[in-house]
Amino acid sequence: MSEVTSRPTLEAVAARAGVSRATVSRVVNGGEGVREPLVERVRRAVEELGYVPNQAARSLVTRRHDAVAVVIAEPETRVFADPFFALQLRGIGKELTAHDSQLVLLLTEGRDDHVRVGRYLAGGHVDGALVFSLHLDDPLPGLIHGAGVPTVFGGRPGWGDGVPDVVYVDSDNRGGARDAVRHLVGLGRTRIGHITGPLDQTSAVDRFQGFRDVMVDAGPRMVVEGDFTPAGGESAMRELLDRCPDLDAVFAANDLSASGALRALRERGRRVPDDVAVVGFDDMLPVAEQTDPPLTTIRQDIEEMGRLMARLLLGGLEPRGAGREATSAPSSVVLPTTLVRRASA
Amino acid sequence: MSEVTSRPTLEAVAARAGVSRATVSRVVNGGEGVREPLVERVRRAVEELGYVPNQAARSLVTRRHDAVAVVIAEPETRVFADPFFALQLRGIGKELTAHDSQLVLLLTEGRDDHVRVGRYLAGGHVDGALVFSLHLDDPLPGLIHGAGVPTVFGGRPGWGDGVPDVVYVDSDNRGGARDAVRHLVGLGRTRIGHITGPLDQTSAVDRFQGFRDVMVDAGPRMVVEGDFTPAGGESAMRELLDRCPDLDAVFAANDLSASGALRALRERGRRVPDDVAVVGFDDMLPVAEQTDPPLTTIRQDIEEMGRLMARLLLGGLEPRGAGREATSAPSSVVLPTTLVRRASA
DNA sequence: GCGTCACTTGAGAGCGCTCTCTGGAGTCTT
DNA sequence: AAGACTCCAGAGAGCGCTCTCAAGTGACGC
Repeated sequence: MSEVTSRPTLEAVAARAGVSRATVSRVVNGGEGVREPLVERVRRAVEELGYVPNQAARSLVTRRHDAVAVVIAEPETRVFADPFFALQLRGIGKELTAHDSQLVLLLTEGRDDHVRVGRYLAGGHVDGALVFSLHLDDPLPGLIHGAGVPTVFGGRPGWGDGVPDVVYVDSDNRGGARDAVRHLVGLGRTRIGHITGPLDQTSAVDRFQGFRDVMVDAGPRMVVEGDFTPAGGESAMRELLDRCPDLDAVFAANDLSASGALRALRERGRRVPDDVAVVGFDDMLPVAEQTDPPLTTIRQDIEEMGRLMARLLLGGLEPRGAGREATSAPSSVVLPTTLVRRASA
Repeated sequence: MSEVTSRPTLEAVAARAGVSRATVSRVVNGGEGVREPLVERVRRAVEELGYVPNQAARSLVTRRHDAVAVVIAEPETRVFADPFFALQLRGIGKELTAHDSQLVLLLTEGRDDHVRVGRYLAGGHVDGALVFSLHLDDPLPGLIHGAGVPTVFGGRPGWGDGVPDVVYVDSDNRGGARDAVRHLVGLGRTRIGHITGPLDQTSAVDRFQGFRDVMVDAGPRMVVEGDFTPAGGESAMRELLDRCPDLDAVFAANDLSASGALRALRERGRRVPDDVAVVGFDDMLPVAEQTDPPLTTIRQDIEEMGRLMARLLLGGLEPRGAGREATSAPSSVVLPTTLVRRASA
């Protein structure tokens, strides 16, 4: 039974330092209310034994886990083909680390996974959840919201616009889109088309909305639904050119479809930006910088979004830092976007 | 004190089913050795109460956590600009899910994080670790390996070639590079240059090695060190052209640098593939398919790498499925690569 | 018909930790 | 200098679960 070297326990540290378990616990958790010489002795014992608290035992009594679930509900591989989540995870990771919390990643695809994730969250294994779901009809966010776990959403969830306690962090998709289109207008363009994203995603809907805000009387002829992919952008662009050969600008809902649009324009002999100006969205670097010409686009601070999500969640979690103002329920945040001007418009 | 509805415990289920805690526990953990009618009664009670086992309590006694840490040690943002990790995570996630394990993501940058991660792993919060580290001089893998946690590495770690119990999963970088260069040779090219990756990464070293395997007498003139970025590829390409103006092919160590190389070639008026054929590595889709011309490259099955890493780790973990052959220590796996032919070579 | 044995079930200890409660010093007040 | 008070440290009760061990129940063989 004497396995490998088993981990030292609080008991062991206490024995070595010649104090009680309770005292060691106090020191390990901040050392409040323990006199200096003892603190020192305990610290040394911890050091010498290489003591690390057993999180399981701790959670058992505190009911806190210092862990947050990140749920990425994405049936499509597409999303994994862009650095979006990686950046967001990085932001989340940084913030959680700063709060000594762990990041439990739950990747889902398909219905079965919903059940699994629902169980997991409802099982109280984590202190809260950060949920990414891009589709309007995704049942997952609702499920999670119903599970009673503190949650912050990444991107505006399609439902729950009215639901009071839904908290999310999103880019200003609508405002960014307006900026993009206004930029084209400022360039003197008047026949401006729009390649949307899949309209079952709020980001695509919001960007479309922004387009409309500026182009109030653009007819439906000037809008083609794309799917956020280069191929989709390419065929959408062809369609737009067929419908409106004298089109002089295009706002594509993301960089990937913009890159496809560029290809279609080249194929049809249109010069960019001379004949047709193009603006994308995302500022997805490996794409936006590599296209020919490089893409003018709308940048969003993705890492910051992640960081903010974590901050919101953790902030809402701790009534520990009590005495503060009545920690009002956190509310959603919409981050600003900026236009990045390159050669395409 | 009567908080919200507190979670039902084993005790509660036992009471409701009219059996002992032990019996409920047995049923919940598979139901071996419990008579059918009782199993049924317990199942119903679990269902009715919505009982979910408390993982913390369970871990406390079993010393298992059903959780695996994924450590991504990457100081550079570059890596986050490609879908590499996302895909690998996906593979890992799938495999872990199939084993009812959770994925705890640890993102590190800088020395401080090493300490933190080391503590965490040594703290026995997880059953094992999957570690990605691309740099030869990274101390982290050594630390982790020293921490005594079962570990599988993603990519061949730079040290420890001789260390017997280091297990890793890698692509056949060297073989893939050979294929790439042989393809160029097969095309009748003879003056073939190589843009390497940063040579402090094993993948770059191995690819370079593969290049040399085929071009045994290529002089050092034909090799320029790049850094896996488009900009690096671009300047490396210029350098190559300066040194060897009649060069007729280039093998770039990854797609990103290949895309930079294409740009330099275009700028110098070389036609691809007519004047200079180009092969990349990675088959990073948003890049490889978008370049002009689309890139011939070496594909690796990244998701499969992830899946395999998880499988190796979990396989080495469970002596539960005892009675099997003496679960020999898992050994490293090198996955094959394939040449994807597009227009650039 | 009685001992033996396989098979179920329950009782209870204990995983490592936190946290309340209590007692013992020391400090301050008057 | 005595009582009131503050502060610090230890004792001990669990948190919810697993798992060993003992007890109970029949089935079976001789």
